[in-house]
Amino acid sequence: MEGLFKVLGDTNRLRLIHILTRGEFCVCELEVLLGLTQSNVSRHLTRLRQAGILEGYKEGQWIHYRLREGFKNRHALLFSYLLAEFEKQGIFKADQERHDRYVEKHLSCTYITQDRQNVINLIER
Amino acid sequence: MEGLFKVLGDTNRLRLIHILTRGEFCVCELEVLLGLTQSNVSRHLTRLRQAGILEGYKEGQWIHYRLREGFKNRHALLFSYLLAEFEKQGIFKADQERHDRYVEKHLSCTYITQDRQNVINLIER
DNA sequence: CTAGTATATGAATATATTCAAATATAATCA
DNA sequence: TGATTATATTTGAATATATTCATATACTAG
Repeated sequence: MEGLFKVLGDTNRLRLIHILTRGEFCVCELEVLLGLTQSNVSRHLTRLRQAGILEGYKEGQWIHYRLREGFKNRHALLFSYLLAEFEKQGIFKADQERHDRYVEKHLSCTYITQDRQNVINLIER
Repeated sequence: MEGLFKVLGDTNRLRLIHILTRGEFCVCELEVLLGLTQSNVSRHLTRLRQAGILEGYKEGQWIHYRLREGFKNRHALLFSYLLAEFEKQGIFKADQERHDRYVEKHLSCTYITQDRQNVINLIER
């Protein structure tokens, strides 16, 4: 319990969870969507995975991360609380909008590889 | 949100919240019930108060702490989650039993003042 | 007023957490 | 195979956190 709350006690990890409520993503997408360095995203993902919140599966050279159903079920009340707070709190709005533009413009890992800076420009308002 | 989870990410603070779901207590009672030092309890209470989880009111030389209704209402889902976890997780059981004996034997702040060691013996199994 | 009690706080210490930069590993492509 | 890409891990410096001891403050009882 202490451990779980410690993991949740970091804004970047909450932002990752929030984005992952919208689908599954590979690390390079999360870097771009949240504007964090690769090593930072990777380390937070590792902590979230160790806490049983996320899981990842490999597809070629990419690793896709998603929320674990087991976590949502085991901690259903907590998860509902998180969803409600994500809506209420402005901190998560900007990420949501960046993700909306990412989807709208049909961007993908491949685009990020080809021209990361352009993807970043496209998803910023 | 990060801040709230940070506050919840400590076993002793969770133990304090748990005990305070059973009523209101002054600092010296919390020391004895949880087996923590006075200064340690005081510091955790301060953090919990600053986070809006607890409130205290003075009665003579004692300060009584209790959970804030405002917190329970604003974070109802989270609070329900906490209550359910307190039941599930053995960590809180021992505190609960100590508190049961404390009530059963009609102990109080006054007894703690008069003979703290005896109260500690009486509530240990 | 004085002695004693309840609680809070300052200072010191031990431990944990953060981030970024560098490096390592594994997969793909040419 | 060698070069490139995606992700993970290590390292080290900076910061944060929990705990304790000693002391300060505020209250009470006598």
